[in-house]
Order: sequence, then structure tokens, then C-alpha cells
Amino acid sequence: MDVVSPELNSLLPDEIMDTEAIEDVPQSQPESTTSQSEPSDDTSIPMETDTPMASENLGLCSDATSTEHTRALTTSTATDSPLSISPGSQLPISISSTSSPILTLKPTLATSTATTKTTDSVTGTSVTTSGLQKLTAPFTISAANHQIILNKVASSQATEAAKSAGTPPQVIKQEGQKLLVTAIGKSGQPIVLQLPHTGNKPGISQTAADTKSPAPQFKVVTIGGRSDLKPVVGSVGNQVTTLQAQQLKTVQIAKKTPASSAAPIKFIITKTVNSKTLSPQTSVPPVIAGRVLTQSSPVIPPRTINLSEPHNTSIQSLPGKKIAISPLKTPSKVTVVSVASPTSNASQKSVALPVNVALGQQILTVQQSTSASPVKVATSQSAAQNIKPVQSVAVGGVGGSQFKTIIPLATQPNVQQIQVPGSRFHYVRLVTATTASSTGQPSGPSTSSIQTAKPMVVSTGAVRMSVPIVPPQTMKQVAPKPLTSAAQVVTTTQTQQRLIMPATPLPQIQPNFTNLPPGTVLAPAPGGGNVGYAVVPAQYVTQLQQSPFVTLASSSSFPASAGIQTQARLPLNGLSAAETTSRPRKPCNCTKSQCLKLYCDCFANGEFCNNCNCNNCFNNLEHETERLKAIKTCLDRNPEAFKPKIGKGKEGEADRRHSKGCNCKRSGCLKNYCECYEAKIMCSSICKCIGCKNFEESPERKTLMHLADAAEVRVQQQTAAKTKLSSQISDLLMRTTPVVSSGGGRLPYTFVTKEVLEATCECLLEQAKKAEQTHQPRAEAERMILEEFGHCLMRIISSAGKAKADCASINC
DNA sequence: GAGTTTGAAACT
DNA sequence: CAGTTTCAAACTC
Repeated sequence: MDVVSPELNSLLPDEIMDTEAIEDVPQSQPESTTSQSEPSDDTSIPMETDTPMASENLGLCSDATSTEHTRALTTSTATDSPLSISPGSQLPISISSTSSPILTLKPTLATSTATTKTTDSVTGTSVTTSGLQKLTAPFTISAANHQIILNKVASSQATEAAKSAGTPPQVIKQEGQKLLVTAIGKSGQPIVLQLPHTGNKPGISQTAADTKSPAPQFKVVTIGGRSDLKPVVGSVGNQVTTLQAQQLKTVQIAKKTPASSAAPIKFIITKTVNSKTLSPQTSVPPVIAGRVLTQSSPVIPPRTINLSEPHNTSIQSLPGKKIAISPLKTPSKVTVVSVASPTSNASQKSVALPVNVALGQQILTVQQSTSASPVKVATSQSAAQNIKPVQSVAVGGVGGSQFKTIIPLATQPNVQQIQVPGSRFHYVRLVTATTASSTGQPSGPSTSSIQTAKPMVVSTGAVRMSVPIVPPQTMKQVAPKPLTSAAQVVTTTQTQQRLIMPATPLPQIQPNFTNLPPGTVLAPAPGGGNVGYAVVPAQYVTQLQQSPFVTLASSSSFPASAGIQTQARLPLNGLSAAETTSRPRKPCNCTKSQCLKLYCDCFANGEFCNNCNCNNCFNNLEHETERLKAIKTCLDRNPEAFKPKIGKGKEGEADRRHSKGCNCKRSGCLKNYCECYEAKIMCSSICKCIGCKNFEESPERKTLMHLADAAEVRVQQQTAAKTKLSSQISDLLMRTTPVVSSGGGRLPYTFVTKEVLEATCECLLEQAKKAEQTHQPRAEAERMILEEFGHCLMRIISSAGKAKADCASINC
């Protein structure tokens, strides 16, 4: 079964946690394409943002008073009811906390016949649709005309803005769009609500994308607390949510709440927008990006909130899944790779696949829960259509469980990179497995795809980041390394699928997401043994992305592959990727640090040791636990330990400078001991060096530069000379290569024997003597010699040709 | 290649 | 935060 459709995954990174988009989206035109700012430098990215809980456009209304207002909204029929959530499976929405926000969803569709039942409950609002899920969160969802009104009662922990003034209830109009609402609350149970695409309605402006493609648009709203964020598991019937790949605009409204405290509420609203436009991004400090990967067929009756299941998709295996989330040392690429979870009878079971991105916890989580009980889910027709050729990645699981990740081979790969500016980490989004995926065959024609990278905003608890998604074309292949360490296999016996980021707090890496060290295996979320996180070096990811078909691991363990640890070519010390790519990193020689301290360049650069000369190296996947610990230690000591020391200049390399400055005392900053000099930058005011000569006007520096340039020129010349000589030799060998063939072939060089050469030289000398005796001028003498040389050559050639002819005749 | 120098990282 | 130690790379011979 498909846990997540490729399209959905592709969309996942987009605009996650875009809270600003909420405000920017006009109510009249919710699907209006608000251009999202391109990923910018880390400097430009607000590191921390307190997002108001409620935005006007979203109609999120946070009430300052933390009254627990509980309302249960129940939709009776799965088919016709606007809310098609089947009651059979009830998912408590964790939104309900001490401060329980009220979320009101009002589908305003006039044609909706479904009965919406709202009940006040002390415990919290529960929304039951189609018998699938029960939303226990204190919010009300009323569907009318595709409008969802989220009324949230501001929790005590709501953002300051929310606290300061209760925001009026905000209405989200999902005209002609599908609305996905995911609530993740204290209980860690996300709620996914999908409003089926109702088709064009009068008065509803359709986006260009809508007109072009029937693909429904979605808005995904995720509500949940970061700390308590947990995958929806469950008891609830399997719900496969596939996200319409085309256009998502994700708006996240999150509250930054203490992990320990209850009632963390975050809203992530993903809104479909024009596929090629980027929506403005707003990030809320606690970054929890939840996405419901839900795709519903256009056929589905309007006003229905569906937990859709992609048909034809079955997860074949993979109870446990290990996901390698690999950090990239380059400026922050994060790719979330979702691993499909195995489900039996996937086709008949609904799978709830909440996708959670908890940046605050530095984890992206894609979860899929499956239940034995078949759940009837509105199957999105488009989902099946969107199924594309996939790549399968098998990730080793514990207990013999196997994970397989299907990565679409199509232009819209399920593996995407997320770049976090200023961060070296690289995350991979794993693709969920589909039935066809196991075979690598697309179950159906793919109708929609996002082929172009889209910037993504990832906001962590303290950081908001624009995360550009690397276009599929740039994806590289990952050579999987054997995952033998327990840390890597975050095992789980269950069939859940979770990838991206852990919803639960990860103590291992508390520093903000951007500081996440390269290469880290994230431990499974507490309580949930099914989830595994692994942060691996960026090169893994890049390689993986290039790989058409990658098997990360099989049932028990990854096959040991020698080339797994290929070092990433990442920007180092401010150098561009191209620069670093051109020159391979030097192998380290660590002996005592186990390559788990910043002494080790590999470790410091977020790379696994590969082809190094180190002893007792722990900087590899086999020692991921230790490595993770070391990373944490380093980050505790210096949260920016893994950030590039050389910051980007504003206008080119001239402005590059060392982040901390050097402390040289004896080298004059003119040797590679000096980090500034090594990075080919001049010392700055922040340097504390003594006797610095590494400044612009320094004569010593200029001299060194000239010498260095001269040396470089010499090296280049030598290289060129060698190349030329080599080619000449090669050419000569080619010409003299004996060729015995009938007609037209080269003459055998064997005719140029020593005797022939001696004879030729004698002839030439004789000619020279003759010229000397006759007192010929020098020019004439040279001419005579050359002429004689020509005669000699002619005779040699003649003899060789004659011999060749004889040979050929004999052979015949 | 061995030994020395150097400065960042780690430690106290 | 400052001083000291540790460490591995850079450098010298």
C-alpha cells in the first residue's frame, strides 16, 4: 500500500510551516498564489519567529482565555457527508490540552447534505468522520462549502501574539479545494481531515493550476504540539493519505510550547497554491510541520472530509523502518525520506499517514499507521494516477522486519532534499512504499508532479528556515552503508511508517535544527519503537538521490559496501560547492579522538570517515550511537560547532570571513595553521591573532600570494606538459603500432629496428660530411641531410610495405 | 618518514 | 572566562 504518494512526498517539503502564508492568503482567494520567497541565505532567514496563533486568512481564532471548549463534530456518512471520517477509528486529537484551542471547520458548501453533529464535551472536541477518526481535540470542524473555520482557544502556551490579544476566529475558505487538517496535540495524535475537491463552483475562483489539471488542491492543517507530537497510530484504521503532488501551500501556525507542558498546539496549514508559485512563508518557532498526505479523487462528493487511501498501493513489507535522515554539511540541505511501512491488505485498509515535521525537534516525521480493521476511505483517484515509477529502498529493520522505501523514478522523486541555509545538514525525505513500488512499477499513470524544486520553509522551535528543495535532476546516488549499529536501526516491529522527523522530542539533538551535526542517527521516539531516525552525512543523501534503485538495507542489515562512505563534497569554509567538489577531502589521521571530536576534519565537516588513515574510528555508521553522542556533546559545547566557520560574504568571496576569527600567535597568519589563511581569506577585526600579516596591504602576504600563484602556474604548466607529452606518446604508439592487415594498414614498426636506425644515421652523417667537404652553407647542408632522411624513410616504408604485402600473401 | 611547530579544540 | 592540555594538521628536515 502506498503510504504516501510520491507527489505527496514531493510536496511535503514545500512550504512547511508557512504561517505567514496564512495571513497573506486572502479569504476570498485562499488558493491565490502567493509567491513564496526563494530560499535565502541563512542570514536572511529569521531564526526564530513567534507566529501568531491565528491568522486572519486562516480564521484561526485563538482565545486568550484558555477555556476548555470541547466540541465534537461528527459526520455520519462517509460518502456523502462532508466529513467522511469513519467513526470506526477514532483518533484523539492531541490538540486538547490544558489550553485547548478550538478549531472550527466550517464547510460552507451549500450542497453538502452531510449531517454535521457537534457536541459539546468537557473533554474536548472530537470530530468523527466516516467512522474513521474521532477528533478529540477541542476544536470544532464544521464543513460548509469547503470552508473551514478554525477557532482556537488560545492555550496558555500560545504564542505571545496569541496571548496578547485573542484573535478573531478565522475562516479558511477551501473553495474548490481540499482541506486537510492535521492536528497533532499533546497526545501526539494527528488528525487528518480532507475535504474532497468539489469541483468548480460558481463564485469560486479556480487557480490556473486547477483549470489546467483536475488535480484537487489541498490545504493541510496540522495542529499539534511539538513536544508531544506523536505519530498517529493505530487503532485507527489504516489511512493512506496521499498528497496531491501538485500544489501545496503549507501554512503552519504553531505555538511554541514547552515540551513538557501539555497542550502544545501547532497549526500547520498546507494550502494548495499554484504549483509554480511559492507561497510566502511564515514559520512558527516550534516547528512542527504536519502534513496529511491525503489525496482524494475529484469524484468524491464535496464537503467530505476524507481520509483517503491511495488505491492500488500496498505496502509490501517493512514493519520497521529505519530512515536515514542525513545531514548535509553543505549549507543545509534537508531531505526527508519517508519509509513506507508494510501493511497487509493495504488496498482495503485506510492508512492514516500523518506527516509531521517537527523542526523544533529537528525531526521530520512521516508516519503511517495501519490497523487490521479495514477502514473505508475515500480513495483518491488522482492518487492512483499519480503513482509513478518508483525506486525501492530497503532499509534494514530490527527483528527481521524489513523496510522498503519506494522512490519514484519519475521526475518527481520521493527523495527530496531540504536545504537549511546555514546548516550543513541534509535531510532526505523518504518515500512511502506502494504496492507497485515494490516492483518498481507504477500502478498508474502519473498525472501530476512537481518537477521543480520548491523552496520550503522549515521553522524550528527557534529557527525558521527556507529550505530549497533540490531539483530531482541534481539528486545523487547514495551508496548505502551497512547499518549494523543499533542506533541506525531504529527499529520497530510495527508496520508504522514514519520518516521525516520525529514528532517526539529528541534529546539527542536539542540544538536548533540548523546546528544539527552531520551524520546523526536519531533515536526512536520515546514510546514508539517503530520509528527510527538516522542522520547521515549528506553524501549519503546525495548519492541516494542519484541512485535509480537503492537498497539501503535488507531485512537484517545493510550489505556492507565499500563505497558507502563517499565523502560529500560540501561547501567547506565558505567555499562554494563547486570548489569543494573539485578537490576531495583529505583523509584524516586521527589516532586518539576516535574521529568523534572536532579535531577530526571529517567529523567537523559532517562527514563519515572514508578512506582515512584514522585509528579506532567511530565516525561511521557502525558507531552511530557514539557518534550521535559526540555530536550532541559538541553541540552542547558549541551550538554552532558544525556550522561553517567561514561565513558567506555579502557580495562574493571578498566578504567572507571567519566566524570566530583566528588566534594565531606565531605563524603570522600566513601559514595554513591559520584558519583564515587556510580559507584564503584575510583576517578580520574579530581575529585575535598576534603579529598578523594576513591583511590586504601586507607585503608578506602579497609575496606569498605571488609565490603561490607562481607555484600554481607552474603546477598547471607541468600538468599541461605532462598531458601533452602523454598524448604525444600515446599518439606515437598508435602510429607505430604494428598493423598487419591487408591493404592500407599501418606499417609494422618492427621495421624501424636498431640496424635500420643506425643505417639511417650513417646515411645522414655521410650526407653531412659530404656537405661539409663541399663547403656547402649551413642551410644547404641541412637541406641535404633532410633530403637524405627523406630518402631513408622512403626506403624504410618501401621495405615495410613490401614485407607487409608478402606477409599478407602468405597469410592468404 | 620522523620529528617539530602550530593553533583549534577540549578540558580544568 | 582564562589557563592548560590534548589533538591533529601543517610544516621542517
